[in-house]
Amino acid sequence: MINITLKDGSVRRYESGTSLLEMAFDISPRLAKETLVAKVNGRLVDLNTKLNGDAEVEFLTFDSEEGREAFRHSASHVMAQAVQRLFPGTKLAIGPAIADGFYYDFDSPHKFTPEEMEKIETEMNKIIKEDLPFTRVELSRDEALKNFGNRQEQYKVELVEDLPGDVVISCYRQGDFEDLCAGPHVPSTGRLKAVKLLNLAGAYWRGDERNKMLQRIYGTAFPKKAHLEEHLHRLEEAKRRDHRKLGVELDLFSIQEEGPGFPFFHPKGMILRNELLNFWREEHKKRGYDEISTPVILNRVLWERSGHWDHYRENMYYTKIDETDYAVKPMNCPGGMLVYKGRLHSYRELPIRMAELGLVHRHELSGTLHGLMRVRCFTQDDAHIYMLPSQIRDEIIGVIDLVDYFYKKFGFEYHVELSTKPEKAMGSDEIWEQATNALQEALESKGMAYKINAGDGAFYGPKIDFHLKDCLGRTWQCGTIQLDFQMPELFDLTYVGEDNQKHRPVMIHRVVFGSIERFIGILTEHFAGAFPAWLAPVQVKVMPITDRQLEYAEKVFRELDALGIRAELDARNEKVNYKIREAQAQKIPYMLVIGDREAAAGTVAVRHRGRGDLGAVELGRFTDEIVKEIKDRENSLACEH
RNA sequence: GCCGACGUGGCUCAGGGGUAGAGCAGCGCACUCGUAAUGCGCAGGUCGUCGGUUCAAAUCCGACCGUCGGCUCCA
Repeated sequence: MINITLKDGSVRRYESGTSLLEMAFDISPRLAKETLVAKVNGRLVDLNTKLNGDAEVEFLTFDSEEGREAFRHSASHVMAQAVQRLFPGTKLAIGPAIADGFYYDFDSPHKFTPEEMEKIETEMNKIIKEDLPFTRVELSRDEALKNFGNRQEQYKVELVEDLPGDVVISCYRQGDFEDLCAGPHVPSTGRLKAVKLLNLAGAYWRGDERNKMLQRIYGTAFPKKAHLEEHLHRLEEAKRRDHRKLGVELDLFSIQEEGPGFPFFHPKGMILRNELLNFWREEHKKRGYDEISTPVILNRVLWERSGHWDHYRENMYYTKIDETDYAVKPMNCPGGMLVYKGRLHSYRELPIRMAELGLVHRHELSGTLHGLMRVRCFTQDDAHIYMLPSQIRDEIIGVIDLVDYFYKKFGFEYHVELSTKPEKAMGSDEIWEQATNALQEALESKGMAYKINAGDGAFYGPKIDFHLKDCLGRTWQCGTIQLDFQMPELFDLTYVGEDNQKHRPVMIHRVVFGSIERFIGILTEHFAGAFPAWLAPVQVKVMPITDRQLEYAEKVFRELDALGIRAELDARNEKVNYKIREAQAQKIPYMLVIGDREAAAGTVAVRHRGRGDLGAVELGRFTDEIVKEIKDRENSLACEH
């Protein structure tokens, strides 16, 4: 007999050789039905694993991350099986579980069409109905190579060849399908219940553009049909929050064929943008930043000196002025350096925090453009901090705190990554290590969780990146802090120290919003267009019910306007219902309905876009409250619209 | 840039070899109305661009441009 300790600490005794699934069934038939994989002494395994000794066991259902992953991963195997049944000769690349589903990359002479996704789905449902057990087979490297070689699965052969020497090589079979896989998997295909294939895309083998482009099919899977429906419904909802759609509906911005990736901001978008910048300027002034502005076009010599000419060439735009080469700035730093160099600096001045709302242009690949999120020109809320080596830690922490303050203000959740030295980099390994350590120490002293993003630093230094989510859960880098020992060297930046000698300052590049454009995109999706009053392009809509109240409504409007409230008067000869509907669609925070009663009493009937009819109040009371709400930059809830 | 799909009035979409259709928005008229669409009328499109096939192309074919979903890249 063996002793099995469960998650709750209870101990059960089973005969040696009992499988996990049998144990789950013994605990409760329902658990046996819902559990997908198990953790034995902390290691993930299949449920048909038989135990021969004492162990700590945790059963994992779809509610756990590991359970979901095994579930979706199993679905990807079923999809691969379906594809190979329907399209013999299709080669398998990789097929992992991802955040909300799974994908599989295929290499096939046949080009899959969207219509065929349904066929594949039907075949998958057949396989699910067949309820084929997933069985694990461990094999030696040679056996694995021979096996996949015989099946002409060259991608699998390549994967096996690259596996480290000490790893156990395993395959999973269901029916006549076999795939190289570490596992674990759910017990059988019948567990999958609800699968849906979502889209079709190209993807390079191993993510390298020099490799062959494969065909990737994305899908998702749930243990219950209702959950799948719910998920698909959520995706539909998310589309309604898409900033590209809301950008048109709310008339914030547009992108024209004449300038792909170069957004146009409309009057309402500019109000939003300027409010963000007002907030930004106030907060930066408080924190000791000065603001500068540097030119968009600068001489080639500058870009050669900064390293951009060598390391960033393919992302830049060029022009000639009087037979001399110039480039459009892709970054603000070189211009900023020139301002610093303009005069001598004493150690007493440091740190110098020099901010710039700089418009940069970058040649991004056409296929990557995406609304305001990825564009070819954008405004960075940049700043360069020049400092003594002894000030590095505090300055980095100061920026981390600033970013945190900004994101919390809008109610954003974010995650942090530390990006290290890329292949194409300037400077010695020692300097990179020193800079990377400084960033790491700052993160650790703040107790922040972060993920290492190896090889993703800027060419001149490592960086801390702050990532925000869009409506579909895709993440976008916004804030970043980059520690740079290169530029001060290249530009021969100095300060005069206590010893009256020249010394090299260290510098930080940092942005908080990242790109104003991208931030507005994220903000739009976060609030689903229902911006808090301080950001809303129109804050109040005044709507007389008939033209009898027009005179009083105009008076109300003038009063709001005089207080600096962004108000509009809807004097059109339309029903209130119609006016309200339109104002709601425009997500205007406050509507003031003005009828005979209000005109007589000097009140306004307040309707809030999220809270509905709030009843009549004295005009003065309403203005006092909204003025305070705007001044304090109060955040309404994102769910309100 | 690469793979795939798509491109019809301001927006959402129908049509699909014989020279364009709806709803919403816009404009005009009537209705004077109490918390998400009043009715009637009018106007608006060389069907992304260029080329080809055809007696005839929005429709079929090709190239290009743009958009969307990914890959790659990045704020």
